Amino acid sequence: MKRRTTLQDIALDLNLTPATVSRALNNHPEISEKTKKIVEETAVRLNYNRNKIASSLRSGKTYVIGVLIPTAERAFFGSVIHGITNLANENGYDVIIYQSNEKHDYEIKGINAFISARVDGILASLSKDTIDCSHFLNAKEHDIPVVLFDRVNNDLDISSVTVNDFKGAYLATEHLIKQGFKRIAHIAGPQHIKAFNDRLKGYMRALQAHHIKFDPLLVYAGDISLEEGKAGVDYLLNLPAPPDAIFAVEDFAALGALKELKQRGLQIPEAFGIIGFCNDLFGEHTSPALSSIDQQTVIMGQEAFKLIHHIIQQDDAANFPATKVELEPIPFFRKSSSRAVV
Amino acid sequence: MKRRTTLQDIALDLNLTPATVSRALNNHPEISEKTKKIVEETAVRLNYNRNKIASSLRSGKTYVIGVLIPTAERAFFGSVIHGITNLANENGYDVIIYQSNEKHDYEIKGINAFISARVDGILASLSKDTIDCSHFLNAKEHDIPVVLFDRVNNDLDISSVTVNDFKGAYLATEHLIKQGFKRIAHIAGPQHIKAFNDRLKGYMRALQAHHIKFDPLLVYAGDISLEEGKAGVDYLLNLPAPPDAIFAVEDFAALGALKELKQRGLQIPEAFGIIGFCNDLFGEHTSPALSSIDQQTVIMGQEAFKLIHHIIQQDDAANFPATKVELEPIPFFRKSSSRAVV
DNA sequence: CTGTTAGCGCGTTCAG
DNA sequence: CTGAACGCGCTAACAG
Repeated sequence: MKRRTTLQDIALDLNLTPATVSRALNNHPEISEKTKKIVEETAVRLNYNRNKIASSLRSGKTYVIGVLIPTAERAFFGSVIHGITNLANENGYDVIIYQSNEKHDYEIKGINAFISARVDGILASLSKDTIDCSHFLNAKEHDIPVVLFDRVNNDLDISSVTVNDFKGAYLATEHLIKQGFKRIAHIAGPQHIKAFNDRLKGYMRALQAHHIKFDPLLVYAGDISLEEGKAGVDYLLNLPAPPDAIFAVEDFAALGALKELKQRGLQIPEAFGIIGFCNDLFGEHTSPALSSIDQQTVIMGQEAFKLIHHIIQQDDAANFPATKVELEPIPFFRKSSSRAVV
Repeated sequence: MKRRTTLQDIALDLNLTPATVSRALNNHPEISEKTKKIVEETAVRLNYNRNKIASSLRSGKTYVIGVLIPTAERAFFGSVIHGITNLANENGYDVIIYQSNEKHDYEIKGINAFISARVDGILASLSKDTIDCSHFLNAKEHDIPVVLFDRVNNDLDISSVTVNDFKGAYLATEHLIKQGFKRIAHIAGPQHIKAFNDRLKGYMRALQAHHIKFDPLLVYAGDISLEEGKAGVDYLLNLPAPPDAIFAVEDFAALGALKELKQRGLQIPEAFGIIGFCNDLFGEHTSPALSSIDQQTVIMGQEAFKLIHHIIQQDDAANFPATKVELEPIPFFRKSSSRAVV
């Protein structure tokens, strides 16, 4: 097939005009049922498929959402994409993916690619590298609304969908306290990322609420990786007064800590408690099973799409007042932190 | 900003024509360096960003690749997407994602969405539900080349990128034999999927090569899920002559089997060996660590993009002769199958 | 209910 | 080296 069939072809075949055929296929109310029927039949017969490009150029709407994530390799983002994409497709939107690979430069390139593609909206989760966020303002200038998810930035007046990180951290820490752990440490993430900062704050507040003095020595400035989890344990166990439990900022860090603790022969959870954050898939299958705080990833994706979809439908969508959606963190207390229960 | 700046705006600003500006920005050889420079400066000054939609409509090329996967929730596909997307973006292509959710109907919808979006090429992994593949021929009729990866179909004369599943299965089974296991079972996947069928064949061939009689009772017709792994163990251990090792078609099935075996108090690997396929991320962290066969997922994604990119550049790309790329399976023998080693 | 006209923004002729 | 003119395929506005 050399030339793809167009509205023109259908119109000629039926002695109609392209405009009428267009309206018929778009189920326009002012077209007779009879015409619609015959047009649809002919479209199928000629294997017609609407040229979305031409349609977008004319109408100014692409029905495309750009999704910018740090990396598709992390289960967390795969899961969010799953939520976004399914809902988007159901609503007639295509989803284009761009990865920042945790680099600020790539993030800018991604946003520019989205602007160039004239996406109707952008969903993004910031890279660890990102401090300056002016590229998102550039999207706004190009009239494209943005919704951030998970890794957000509060300086910007941009809509967002997050889990309540503060509360999640509070619940995790409180759980360790209630399980009888006495000196609870925290392996923290980069503090310029709001989510990670909130988790530190939640940890501190839980200690305070239970009249435990906060000891800054018990906070290890780590990152979301296996290695930093191990390094965190190494640091903490060498303290004059080492902890007997750890709340880690994220599951990979928690896993690293778990492995390191096991290797050092510490009994978990009898001698040492550990809980992570994210409820990554593997947590259920480690031994002992890793406690964690679930972030409702699929729902986060769905909510992000719902929000951007809502915003798109406003006039002057890019300047729609910032809306913050916050999801409940769901604790999964498994064996790694549970002395009482199994 | 109400109206986005166009070539026209730049042209007016510089007393040039849109044609010249277009050529300057596309680095056309017949444009003077001086003009190029001033045009580029003005483009930046006016915050110009090329309208890819208009460009695509005119040129007939979208620089978009459509990627169809069963679900982004599986680490395997997340990893492949990672490979595809990074390479695609580096080469100036956008990637649009569609999930079949393992349903034939959604797969068709996805292909139609891709045709409508006039993607330059399609990368796809078949849903478990898919037997009839005529929708891929439809893509061909619309002049869009297709490359399948991992879950392919040999009936169709379509290019593909896969791992050598036969060899991987052979290596896995042989490893169990060499570790001294005597009755080796197989938890199989749906046999209409070529990859899973090849794994069964590889398993059988390895037995044959080592003069072990194939016993059909030792093949459990399962699926790639935790539940089917457990069910497989349940079936196999109730046989009159139960096995002492399992090669599972995939890691989740292997994990299910592992859990069920542990729950029944069997010592792994001393009393029972187990190995999976896929080398999913969690395998390294179970206890005992799960042996598996790595499919080189990121490289698979990269190779898939390279292949489609190559094909796109041919004339009559859609009818380019089918090319099959096969990657080497890489064994990761961990504790779950290794009596000798730790 | 349907036809006519026009134009979205770009790239590609063909001239000069 | 640059300008003028056209058209990719579709839809919106205005007629009738």
